[in-house]
Amino acid sequence: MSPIAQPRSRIQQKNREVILDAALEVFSLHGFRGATLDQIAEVAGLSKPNLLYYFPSKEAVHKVLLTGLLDTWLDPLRAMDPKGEPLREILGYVRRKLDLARDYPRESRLFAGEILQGAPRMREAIEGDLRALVTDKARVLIRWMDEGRITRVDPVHLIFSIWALTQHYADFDVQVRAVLGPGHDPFAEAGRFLETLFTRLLSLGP
Amino acid sequence: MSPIAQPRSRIQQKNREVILDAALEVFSLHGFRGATLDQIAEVAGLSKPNLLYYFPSKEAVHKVLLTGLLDTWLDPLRAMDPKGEPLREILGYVRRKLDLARDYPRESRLFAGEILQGAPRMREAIEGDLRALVTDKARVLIRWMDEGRITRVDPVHLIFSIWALTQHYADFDVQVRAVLGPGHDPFAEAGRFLETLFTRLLSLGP
DNA sequence: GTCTATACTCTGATAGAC
DNA sequence: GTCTATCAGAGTATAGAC
Repeated sequence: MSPIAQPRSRIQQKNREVILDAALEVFSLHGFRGATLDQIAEVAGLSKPNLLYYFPSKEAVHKVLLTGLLDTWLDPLRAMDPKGEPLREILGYVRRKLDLARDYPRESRLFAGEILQGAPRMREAIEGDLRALVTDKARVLIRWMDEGRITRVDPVHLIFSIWALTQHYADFDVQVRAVLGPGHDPFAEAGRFLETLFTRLLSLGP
Repeated sequence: MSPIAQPRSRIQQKNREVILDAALEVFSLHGFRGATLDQIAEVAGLSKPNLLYYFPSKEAVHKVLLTGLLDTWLDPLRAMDPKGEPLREILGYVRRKLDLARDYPRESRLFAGEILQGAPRMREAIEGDLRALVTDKARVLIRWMDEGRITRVDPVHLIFSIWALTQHYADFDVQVRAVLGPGHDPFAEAGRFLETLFTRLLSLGP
């Protein structure tokens, strides 16, 4: 309700970060209801009451994580330049999204778990910011198609396919590695595969 | 430990089914730890002790669900015929997998949640049956590529891409619908989009 | 087979000493 | 700022009446 008091000491800042990192670890593995403050406190190396000194409730910790997340998650799509060369821009987006999945798998799983459970704590953000950005970029894609610079496909489902294919490697990491077996670099292989896939999908035919 | 006593009365059989259906509902929404016996019992229309008369523990209910699941889940891939026409067989697989996601979204989400959490209760099944089937079908795909009947791409990642793209529409249903807005039929649109995608990916170029 | 009652543990959160 | 102690409620599971 009240504006957040920002002046925090170094130790406060540091502890908040430690807690959020621990919470990300635990929430991403067990979901909101499955996660416990005991676990989070243990991973953070703090006592449970001390954790609750920094955040008023379990819900509050979760909310801070989610709030910061969506923005980062949409950055790669935002960076798709309407003035650039279409195929190059789309492949660039795929590459950035895949890198994000590789470098921030816990964030990806936190997000996935939230959506999987019906997005009870993200509904507005999804129906607001997310939808607006997709609608905007879909318009760019349609223009490129109208100009005959890429194949005509459903632009929103094209974006869905990029999300699905990149996040799969973070969210289903266990399955991917179990099936591939040892001696593989899933993300490197995915990068090559996805470049081929989207190039063939979008390059104009003969 | 002991072989399961199979002779069950009609009412027992019926109640087991009611419980498993309720459990699927609740587990798929909240994950194993987030689900409670209270919720499951309520959805099933039974008392909690009565539920525990049919299953010895929460863990046991979850296990029965998962055990039955993987087999059903792999059926569409099993049905891909090595003797058929390659592109037709692959598109048929995509279609069957998408239909499964549309008709059994709860099962899809249960599976997704389990993998997301590191597959603590499915590890062996994934490293065993699942891996074996994928390896087998990958060999079929490679043969088709060797024979010059479809484009050469990484066969295992091709299978991954089918999983990712079809399950996305079940697992992220909330997000898909929020972005598309009203007046859309996500699965129908996905069917057309995916047919285009895999046809363009796999058809031999000029 | 089904219910009420209850044992016992875990979990989120608070009080108050230091 | 951090800790010990503790509470109230929810959670899994069992006992035992009917």
